[in-house]
Amino acid sequence: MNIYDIAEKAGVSPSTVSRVLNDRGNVKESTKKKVLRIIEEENYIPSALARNLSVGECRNIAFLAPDIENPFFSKILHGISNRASQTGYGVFMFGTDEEPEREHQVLDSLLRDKPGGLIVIPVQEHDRLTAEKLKTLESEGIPVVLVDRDFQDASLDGVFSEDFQGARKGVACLIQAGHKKIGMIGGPVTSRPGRERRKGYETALREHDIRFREEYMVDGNFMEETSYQAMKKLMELTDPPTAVFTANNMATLGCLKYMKENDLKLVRDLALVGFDDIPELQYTDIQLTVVTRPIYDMGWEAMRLMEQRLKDKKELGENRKVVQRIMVRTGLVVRGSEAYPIGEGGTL
Amino acid sequence: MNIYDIAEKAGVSPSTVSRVLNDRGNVKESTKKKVLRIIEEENYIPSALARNLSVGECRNIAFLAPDIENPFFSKILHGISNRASQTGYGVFMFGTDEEPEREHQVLDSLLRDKPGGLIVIPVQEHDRLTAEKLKTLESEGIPVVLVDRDFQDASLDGVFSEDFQGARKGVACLIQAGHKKIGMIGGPVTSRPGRERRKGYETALREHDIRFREEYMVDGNFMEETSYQAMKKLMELTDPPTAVFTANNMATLGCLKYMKENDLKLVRDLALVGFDDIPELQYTDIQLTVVTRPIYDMGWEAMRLMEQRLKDKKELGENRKVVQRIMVRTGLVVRGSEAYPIGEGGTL
DNA sequence: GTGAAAGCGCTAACAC
DNA sequence: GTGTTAGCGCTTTCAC
Repeated sequence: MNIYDIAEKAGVSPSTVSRVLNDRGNVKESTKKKVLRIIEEENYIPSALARNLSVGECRNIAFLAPDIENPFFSKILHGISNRASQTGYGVFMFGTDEEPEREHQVLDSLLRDKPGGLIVIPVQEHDRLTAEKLKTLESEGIPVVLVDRDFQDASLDGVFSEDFQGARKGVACLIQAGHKKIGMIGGPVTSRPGRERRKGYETALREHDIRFREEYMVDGNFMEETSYQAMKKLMELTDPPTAVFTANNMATLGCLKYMKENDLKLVRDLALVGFDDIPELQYTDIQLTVVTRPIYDMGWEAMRLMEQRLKDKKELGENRKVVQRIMVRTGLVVRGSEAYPIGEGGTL
Repeated sequence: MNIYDIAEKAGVSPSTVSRVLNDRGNVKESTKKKVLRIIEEENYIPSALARNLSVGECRNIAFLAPDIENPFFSKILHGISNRASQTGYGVFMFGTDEEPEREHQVLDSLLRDKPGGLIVIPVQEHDRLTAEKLKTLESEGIPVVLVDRDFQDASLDGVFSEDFQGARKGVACLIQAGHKKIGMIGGPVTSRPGRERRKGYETALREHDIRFREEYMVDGNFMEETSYQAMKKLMELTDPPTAVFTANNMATLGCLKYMKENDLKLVRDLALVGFDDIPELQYTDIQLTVVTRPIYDMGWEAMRLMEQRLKDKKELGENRKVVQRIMVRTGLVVRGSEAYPIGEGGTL
């Protein structure tokens, strides 16, 4: 069942059917009615595929994330997906499990599939192959929008959070609670969020005349296991910190794992403030003070940016003159885990 | 840059280029080399779109899930996505936020987009419109595979878990710990998992000569807030249970929320066994005994089933003679929360 | 072993 | 207002 069949049964030409379908051009009300009736009767559904090929644009965008199971990314996907379905886009999902090679593979497949656009959270900030492929995509007219993580000097549109301010707030909160020895389980310096959150940490210290101690800053690589190891390193120092600031949800979990295994009680033995909330914890003894941000909205905004670029491209051609970078604000939810340890010997 | 350009530069015909591209038919080694060289030089990438239109099949499958942010679904998506990317499929992601109308909308859009197949976790088991649309998809040659939740009498392929056995094991564990008054926060009876898990609960009771009490079975609808309310109902009974079995991860959270708010301590005041693990809790005071299942693998298997159906369709035509339903096993992880309350007055 | 040509299902100039 | 026609970029039969 195609547009010709419908045209024939309705006694009109395919172009008229097309006009009706797209609600474009002038069609007499009566013929429109008739065509619509036939379409209904025959249960005809036009092929999006053929339309895309013909019109040269496509209403799917691809979303590439490093870790599908991380709730942070699920929330972003949710935001993207909901906005997309409202505006009539489909979302192609790809995960790379944080492996650069898989990122390259996916990018290659996208070069073939030619989606309408790409929203991406790159595995690494510096990656020659990824850079090349992203550039190729853009040059093929496929807009690229970044979320959360930045990508080297490529001047790409993107949605980011105020990582610096967030971390600064989080650490300041610990300082105000009386802490002077504050460790940080950071993210990779090769990522924007990792870097900015470190800077926020350092700045907060400086602003309160607390000396930055090299050994208090360890890299958890945004992963649970690595952060667990980082935490171990931190707590085995001869003069361990009384508080820890974790750079993301996974780092927080790694930290909690270590504490659990070593019988360290929150507040009693160690204070903790994390970046990004972990909602499941709110019903437990781990009442975490956290830096929050509107994650769902980051996805939503990324999709909005994408639509805008798609629209601009259609209306103004390829001559994009501006790069849009959106920042979302961070907040602080204080639940008590920042308190100064009341201590009972042990590590303190 | 299209296949004609390449053909011209290579001094051959488009069909030869096509043959080279698809590694099909006989092409002289030397011309093949030449064509390949030009392709490389020109950085040519064939359009999957055009190919799909021409050949009438497509290597994307759609995945429709009711709640993108629920870790259960993320894990399934992860399994699907990883298998898909290995076998060269793309995954279209759609969420419905548990709203039947959105499910209908998505299904409509799929009818237009004609994906290669559909893997779906339906919102409701009985839904006339969804049933119709799924049937239409199948009749259009688009295979449908279910995951986790079943769909009325439609004889569709699917991957499910041994919900009955899982629940039975979970409840039996509570009974063995000494409980006789066991409540359940169940899922909707209109869903297979909801029904089966209830049956498992009832069976476990019967097998241990414990009378089933109507008031101990409340519906939490697989959602946190509803389960919270259900829990409230349960605990406000004049003779409240000493243990609760929750039908899914959200029900467990609702239950924990109530406990937190009402200062009920796990084990001390109430025992709890849940269906599906909540990994974040393992580093807290909530050491939950849970029924587990290989969720990632459920997604993986669903995709495998899908590929098989796609292959059968291609090789044998539409005459599918069997319906394949895969069951994954459930396990029990005992962590202590099933223990008989040592009590100190209060609710007990 | 290779090429010519029709066709997948739709859209968009252009003509009437 | 409506129809004719030539694509979109690929595959595939059928000749040669």
